[in-house]
Amino acid sequence: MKPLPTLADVACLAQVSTATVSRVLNAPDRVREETRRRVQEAVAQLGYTPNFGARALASNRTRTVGAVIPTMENAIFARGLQALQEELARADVTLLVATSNYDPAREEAQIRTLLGRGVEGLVLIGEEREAHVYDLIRQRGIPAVLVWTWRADCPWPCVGFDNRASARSIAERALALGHRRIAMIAGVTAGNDRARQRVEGVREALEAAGLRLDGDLLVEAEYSLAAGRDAALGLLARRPRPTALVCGNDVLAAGAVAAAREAGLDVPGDVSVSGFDDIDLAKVVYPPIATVHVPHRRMGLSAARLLLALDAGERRPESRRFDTEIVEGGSLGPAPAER
Amino acid sequence: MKPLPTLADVACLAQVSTATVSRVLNAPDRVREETRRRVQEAVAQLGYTPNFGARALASNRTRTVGAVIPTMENAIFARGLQALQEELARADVTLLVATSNYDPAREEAQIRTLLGRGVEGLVLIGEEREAHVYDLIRQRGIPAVLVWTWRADCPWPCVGFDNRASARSIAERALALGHRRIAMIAGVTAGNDRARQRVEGVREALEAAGLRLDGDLLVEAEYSLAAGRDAALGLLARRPRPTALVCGNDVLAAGAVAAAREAGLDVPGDVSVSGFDDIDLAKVVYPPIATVHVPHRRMGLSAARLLLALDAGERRPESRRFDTEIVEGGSLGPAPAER
DNA sequence: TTGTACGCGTTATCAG
DNA sequence: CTGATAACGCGTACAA
Repeated sequence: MKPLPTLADVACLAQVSTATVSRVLNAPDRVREETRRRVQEAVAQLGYTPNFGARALASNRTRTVGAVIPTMENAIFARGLQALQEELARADVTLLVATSNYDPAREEAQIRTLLGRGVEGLVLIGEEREAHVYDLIRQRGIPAVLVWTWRADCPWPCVGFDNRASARSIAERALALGHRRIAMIAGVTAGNDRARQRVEGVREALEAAGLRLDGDLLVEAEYSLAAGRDAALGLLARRPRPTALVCGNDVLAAGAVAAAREAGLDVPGDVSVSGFDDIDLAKVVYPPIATVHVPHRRMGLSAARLLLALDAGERRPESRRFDTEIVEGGSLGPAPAER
Repeated sequence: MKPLPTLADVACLAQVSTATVSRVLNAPDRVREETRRRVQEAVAQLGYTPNFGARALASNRTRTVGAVIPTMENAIFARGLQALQEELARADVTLLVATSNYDPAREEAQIRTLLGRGVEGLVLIGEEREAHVYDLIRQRGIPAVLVWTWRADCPWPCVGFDNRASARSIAERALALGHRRIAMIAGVTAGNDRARQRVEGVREALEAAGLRLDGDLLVEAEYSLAAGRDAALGLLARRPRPTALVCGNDVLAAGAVAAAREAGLDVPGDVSVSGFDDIDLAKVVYPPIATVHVPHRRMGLSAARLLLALDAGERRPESRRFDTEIVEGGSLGPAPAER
């Protein structure tokens, strides 16, 4: 393990001081052209890469932001993350990604790690977390943006949408199609405000129509095809059978469609299914899943811009609320006639 | 932006020297219990988090490894990455993830960035990259593991499988089912050895059966449903029409199934489709896609273990070759009878 | 068991 | 335009 070349090595080879090498790297204009070229040559020859830690220590800046997402295992957060990263990279900022596995304690630990690494901004999913975590961030004085959620009087800047309203609207769509026995397969709501708000939205819509979303017709399932399938099989065995399964996300919906097929039921002839998130999966399943389109990439982009604006000293940049829209799909059709 | 608490602040509050605080953090046993408690209290009270850069600078260790993957936008690498991360976390090692967008230059830049951040190990996808990139890594003296690929005399440790052999075997399956007009939708092969090897594997199988995979029946498509669909529409318009579309990955295959449906063709009655990678998508499409199962999580786990072993000083840990297996699926059926 | 003091690689200040 | 040199926060001999 031979020692890496340092600024001093480069300086030595190029016959200049370390200060000059540093300038060539950080403010090339302030160095005479010939000197600059000599230094750049030395850099290339030695394969020199600046030591990030030392640089951070000396300059007290890292040009790094961190994001903590629940999981990388599904495409849900990937698109937005990619957009976030691209936009940050444009401003020469590095994104550090950490995962929490939907575990609040793990999320906190990851936030601590990121803070220790000197991130100058944080992107977090959703709003629900313990007060002391927010205290920690506030104490560090670094900006944080909450994505995938939006609430009028949220004390932190949000870049997201109203999960409750969006869920309500797709449930209303099912009602408008004549469905009355509507069940819901929700994501796990513990520690997950988005999942809970979606349940609330669906419940609101049903109650406005004089229906109830009671325990029997509401099940939670973890984020996987298999869990969605199992939950759907359970619900489809109820009598009277629900005519529509409103799902908390597209993965659960895809599992539900598979379950219906397994049970010998036609979608949407016998039972309708709806999803949420509009990931690629929704278009591939047959019939295509009716879902709620969420502006993944625009959220990522917007979060990046907001963070960069905050970094540039802007005082109170606005939260950004996006609209969602229902994506029609063959999986959601009229309720079957009573027999 | 108030300054973060430092070791010195903690030491001051706890009435000890900075050395003692450092010891409490790194070797608690070497400190008297009462002192330790006082220090820990001070740490908690100040919300102190060690400065990562300074620590790295002083100790010359980071307990960090980096991975560069083509993209996070699809689930392909996510599962393996998650496993990699989990296993590394178990050893208290942090994983830094960067993306290259399938661009060799960008991959090199990301590798440089990671090296600058002091990663003590590298996980890279595939084997194909310019020699000077390997020189760079070798010069740094840090271990690197190549995943998603395997070759007998690869100079770097690999954790993967033989893409060519696996592709050959699924093509042979199509041949065994009587297909003779077989077309392939490959991933983009430029700079992507996995994609190229899969093409080679299919070509081998066809040639062994006296068939050819010529320009007309081989198209490349970028990694997306839409690209797979478009490519398939083009191939299905050929006369005589291919009876089987062998695809370089499941996303392309899903696009191909959608294209067939659009063209009014039955899968597998009129045309068979096969995929590669066995991501969740393959099971959700109807009919389910016959594909090649790749041990995503086991590769991630294995890469982590290999890296940790190398870090622990093991000299030449073995490459690890995994077997793949064909996953049956309704999308691949007997060739239609000649009319 | 604890403290002192130096060095890690870089940036930034201040002279030249 | 360039060069000395003092921080930056932490780990670690070495000394007490």
